[in-house]
Amino acid sequence: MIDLRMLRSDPDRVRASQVARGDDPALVDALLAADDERRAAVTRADELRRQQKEASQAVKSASKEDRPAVLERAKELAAAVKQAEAAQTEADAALRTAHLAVPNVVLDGVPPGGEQDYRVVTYVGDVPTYDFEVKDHLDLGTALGAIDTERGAKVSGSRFAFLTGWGALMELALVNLAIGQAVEAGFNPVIAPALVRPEAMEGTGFLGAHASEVYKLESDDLYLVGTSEVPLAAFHSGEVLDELPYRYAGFSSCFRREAGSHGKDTRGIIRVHQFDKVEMFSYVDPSDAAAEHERLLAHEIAFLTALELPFRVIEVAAGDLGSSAARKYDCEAWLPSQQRWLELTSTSNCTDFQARRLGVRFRGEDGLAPVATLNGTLCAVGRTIAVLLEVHQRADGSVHVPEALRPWLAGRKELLPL
RNA sequence: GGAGGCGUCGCCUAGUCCGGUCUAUGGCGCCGCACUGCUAAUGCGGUUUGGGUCUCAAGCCCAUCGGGAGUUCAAAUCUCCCCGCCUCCGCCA
Repeated sequence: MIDLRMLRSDPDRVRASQVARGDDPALVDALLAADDERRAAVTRADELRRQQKEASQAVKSASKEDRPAVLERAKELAAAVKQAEAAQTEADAALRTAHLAVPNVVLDGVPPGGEQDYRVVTYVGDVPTYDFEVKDHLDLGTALGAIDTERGAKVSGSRFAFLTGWGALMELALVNLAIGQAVEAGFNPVIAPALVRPEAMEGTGFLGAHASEVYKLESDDLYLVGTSEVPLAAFHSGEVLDELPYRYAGFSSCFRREAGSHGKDTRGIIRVHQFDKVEMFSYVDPSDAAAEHERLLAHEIAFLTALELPFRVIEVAAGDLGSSAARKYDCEAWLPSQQRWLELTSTSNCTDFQARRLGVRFRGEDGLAPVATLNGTLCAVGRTIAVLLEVHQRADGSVHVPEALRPWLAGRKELLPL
């Protein structure tokens, strides 16, 4: 939720943000109007409540003969209050709807436009060339006994896979490496619930545009999270934090319906319904948010570098940002089988937008204020395994193991086909 | 899943049976002031949160006793639903 005081004093800034996103700037004026109407309704109801309270108090001190008249007036006012409160409730709901419709205000310097209008920040490593015909991660993983999508489909359906043997060990290796790096950088490791209440899902903004992506357990009124950003952001909801910043590295399974992606990345484990992920999440003073964002990006870069993967960093354009994000960087690794860049990690600065909705505050100079929240992938396991297999493949079907992973893979320098 | 108990403005707590000076008591902590070589102690005052009004501030007003709905002129207090915690039983990795 955007700051309404800021909106009132500088609506043009919000309109410009909408234009950069390719969103409707009229939503801003609808929000301003809803805000005006709500305040008018509140003022009316407050005044009636005051009068009604006074009348009600007069009842008990009224003399016997005055009493019927006093009571009658109190009753009339009570009815008026009831009506005014109904109007206020309606105005509150209208404001909330209009408020939720306006996404976060993009930060200065974010490229305007849509998915194609990203800006390349940097390249790390060289795009590899192979003097043999490259295999894709599914062929490699099947040969290694690391990935089993056929049985995944048999047991659970399409877009499910088993990680077996070296595949399972690679997951544990990646998670250990990621958590170890995060802990060293000062993040508090967390194993988060993968099932959350509706408030947690709603508070993080995942029931808006992405509602159809989310699994719901109808009989228990719980949702399966698509990322541990959800439990980590809701972790401190409704709290007043001192001693900022708080930094967490959450490990959890992630579940996505992939409802709108029929036919896209159907092969292998690049896009599946269930995968595991290590996610960084920071609560910081809003004035530190930009610096924290660079730090999260640096941690992502360090992790991918340790995996000896070539990748690039892009800054995503305004129109491709989620509703909570004010700026976002993606790290995209080279996928040899498809000769293209594939998103492996992503980090968003949500400024105080998400914290306002979740009620996460700190004691600032002018009293309580929402904190800033930021999230960043450290390792999306399945996809990372896919890229590792492809990039580090050799002509004979063996796969080079990056040094950083060897401690958890029996010291192996390479994985051999069965 | 069954039975019972509990939830008060940072923490503890009075109040709930029997609705109205509850504008929520007291203690601890915290902040300010006074006193005092310093500290401590003591005294006085302040200390929930959100919203409205307002150029700002002050002031004033409204709401807030886990959440919601209801009864009533009036709800911390009565009724219903929900949430959470605790104890016992059942089941269980």
